[in-house]
Amino acid sequence: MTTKKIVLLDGNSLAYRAFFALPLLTNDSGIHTNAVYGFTMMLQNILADEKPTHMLVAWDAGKTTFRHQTYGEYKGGRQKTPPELSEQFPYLRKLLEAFNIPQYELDQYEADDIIGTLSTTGDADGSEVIVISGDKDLTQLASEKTTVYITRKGMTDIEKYTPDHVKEKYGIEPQQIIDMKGLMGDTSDNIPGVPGVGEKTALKLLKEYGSVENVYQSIDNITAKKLKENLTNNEEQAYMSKTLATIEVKAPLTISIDDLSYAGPDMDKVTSIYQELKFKTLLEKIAPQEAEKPQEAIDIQFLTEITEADLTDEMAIHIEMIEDNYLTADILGISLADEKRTLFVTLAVAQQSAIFKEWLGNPANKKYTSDSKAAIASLAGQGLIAEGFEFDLLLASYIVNPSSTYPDIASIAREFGRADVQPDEVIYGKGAKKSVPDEEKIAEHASRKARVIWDLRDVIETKLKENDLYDLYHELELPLAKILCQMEVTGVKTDLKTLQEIGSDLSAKLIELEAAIYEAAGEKFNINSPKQLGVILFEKIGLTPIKKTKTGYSTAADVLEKLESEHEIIGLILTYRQLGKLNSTYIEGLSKEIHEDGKIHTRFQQALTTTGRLSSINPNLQNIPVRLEEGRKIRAAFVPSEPGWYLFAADYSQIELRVLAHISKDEKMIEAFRAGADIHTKTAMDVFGVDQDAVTSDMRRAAKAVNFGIVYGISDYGLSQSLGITRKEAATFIESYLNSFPGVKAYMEEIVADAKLKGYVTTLMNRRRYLPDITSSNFNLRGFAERTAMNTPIQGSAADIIKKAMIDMAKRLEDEGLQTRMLLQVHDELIFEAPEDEIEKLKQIVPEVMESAIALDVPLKVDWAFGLSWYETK
DNA sequence: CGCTTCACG
DNA sequence: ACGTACGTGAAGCGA
Repeated sequence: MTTKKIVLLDGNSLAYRAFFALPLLTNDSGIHTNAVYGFTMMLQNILADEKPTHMLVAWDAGKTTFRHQTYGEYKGGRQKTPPELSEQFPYLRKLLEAFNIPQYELDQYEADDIIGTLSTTGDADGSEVIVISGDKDLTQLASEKTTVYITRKGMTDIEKYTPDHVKEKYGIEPQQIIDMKGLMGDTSDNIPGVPGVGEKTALKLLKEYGSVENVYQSIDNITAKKLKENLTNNEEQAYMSKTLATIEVKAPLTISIDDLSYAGPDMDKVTSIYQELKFKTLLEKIAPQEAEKPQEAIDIQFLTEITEADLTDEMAIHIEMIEDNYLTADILGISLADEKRTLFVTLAVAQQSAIFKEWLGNPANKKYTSDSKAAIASLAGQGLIAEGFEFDLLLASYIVNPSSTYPDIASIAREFGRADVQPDEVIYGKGAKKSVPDEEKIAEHASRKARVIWDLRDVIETKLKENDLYDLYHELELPLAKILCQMEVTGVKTDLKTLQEIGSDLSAKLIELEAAIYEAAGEKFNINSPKQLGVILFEKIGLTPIKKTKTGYSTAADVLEKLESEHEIIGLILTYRQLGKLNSTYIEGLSKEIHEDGKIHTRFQQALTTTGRLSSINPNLQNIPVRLEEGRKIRAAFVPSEPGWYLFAADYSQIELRVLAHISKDEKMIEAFRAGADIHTKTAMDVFGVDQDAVTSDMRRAAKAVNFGIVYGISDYGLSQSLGITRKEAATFIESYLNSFPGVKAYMEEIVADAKLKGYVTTLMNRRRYLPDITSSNFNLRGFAERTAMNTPIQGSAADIIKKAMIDMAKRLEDEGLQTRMLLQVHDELIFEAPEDEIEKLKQIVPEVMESAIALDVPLKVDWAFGLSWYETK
């Protein structure tokens, strides 16, 4: 038996969604393509996942519909379709024709009504129906046989509304969606609803009375005075709103389900449209080999012996590895390129060549590479010393735009217009299929990389100079790469025994807690599964769910803390989670990362964060516990690598607020830092208008939270969450803060305005971050971009400063001839290991160097400590 | 492989 | 009305 599978798409809604979800892409010919692209991506996924037998894209027809006879203002006040979107509709229609997907529109009806009519018919026939839209109104069509897919951000992300899911999400049946709209209205369609009734009230009323009609029949039972008044005065409007929101399921269609049969696309036509629109990734999906024009052959010299003539004082060099952890990966070969030649040598040939080793170690020979840190570290692992890296493609492209992250050289090259390097995944495969190909293939791949590095250097350096970014790149990031390399290669000695002792202690406690939790719950379950835990807490025990996630009840710590007094199990779970985290991530996780030399070698990602910070991976040594004592003990396992040595830690005090004081030029804040005041206490004095002696610990705590909020780009909601107060109270706090610090207030306003004007913000050292969403009409995106505009200059400048300090520090250690080694950077602190007899010197030079990394309008302050383990440096 | 949770600054 | 604090990485679950 064959059942039909009918997919019905809401064309206009999906095009709008795609348009606003994706950045305004233009192809080479200047045509905007984002809506077509997003629509197509979604379509491809649906075709692949659902394999429909019948399909239709329904469009809205013209301006007026039968709903306008009911209410002239229906969809009134809507902004005109942006021209950048309008111009994309013809392409969408053409594309759908190429896919052989039927399209339909009907005068006086909206796409919803076409879909509603067909889904109802299909449903009655026993067919499986999928409705796809960006508009949640369509969830009213959900039924046993009909599922409604609503796209979420990014288009390919989809939320599936079955009747159960509607019920779970809203607590009502799909048919009641129209009652909900009747009561709350819909601003986007200009449906009025009942004033003063929003989603919450509407749902409450419906849970009690079931429908708009029943609400009015029982109107006398409603006690809330204002609500009753609003309902009574707007009865007609409520009924009308419900009618407007109701999708017509008996539209006079001139097509039937049989007209929708779908047999697959006309690939030739699809390909030609993709080519016209320059959809490269989509083209590759269809025909990987045809996607690109055949690659031009590259002439490679495969050297078995290196002569002086092969090497010059200016060359691109690339170290090819299949694994991304260059600290442990094997080197598959080395490629070199200059203006004329492209060379490839195996590791063995390189290692045996005195000529090559001399060339490599001589800094006068300028080397251009991608990821100099990886190059230096991997070569050092093979006993090859490399000096003189003058260009780093990875860092340069990151500085041009830190928001674009690249998985490999191919994608960087592509960004700058070069398509002649294949992605690593294509050469090596991925997942289980990943393997080393024959040497010829490696040689070609590596050589193409060296070639593109050579060719792009000039292009990218020019771009850096144009944007005033060259200094940041060349004087800060490039020298830092070498220092980070040294830190990674040095590693941190980690005492496995200490970890194991803490681990067995934790394990014992976890077993006890586990038993106590099962006892309290009355059954065994997986405590680590939020899903199972949610069932136990909120269904079996019957606690009140405070927050929901996409997938169910939230069981996050802040939620559980609010329930702690309700049931003994909560406290046990919180402790279990805390200790479980320590055990799995830190004890077990870190133990696995200890190398044969007894050390952990993290890698610092220098071209990743959007703000300019570093990140640490494999393992992450920037998030070792410190806030709670149980976790802090983990730090006892990190020790000096030589007998008689110490760990020495130094951190910037309040660096972000000092940066804020400087860039905002707020006089009060500058004054406070110059006077050496406790900034949170000072903030409390100003915000609450009291003397220092009258500042209570609660006031200081609140002031501290506001200071954090300010740094993050404050919102009343965020502050209310962190302080556990109402939004209104939070808003009052913020207002009195900004009145106390007018310079800060002005800065926040100016930076957002400036970002809107220029499209980006910068840090003290000119690091740039582009914020395309800052002019978005989407409230969320814009709000996020605005907060980012406020935060990035602060977080990013602090990152600039500590990077500069690291460079100065490395130089100082060298100049002073000290043995001290820099080991770690944790955003505002530096960790060193040092022989005992250098500690006195460090006490003096570390704060001196760090504090003078940059001159601000306020002093920088550094605190330090030393001890026999990281735990003791407090 | 996405989601949730939680560790850090 | 909208639904958020900024920046990260790792582990475990469950489709």
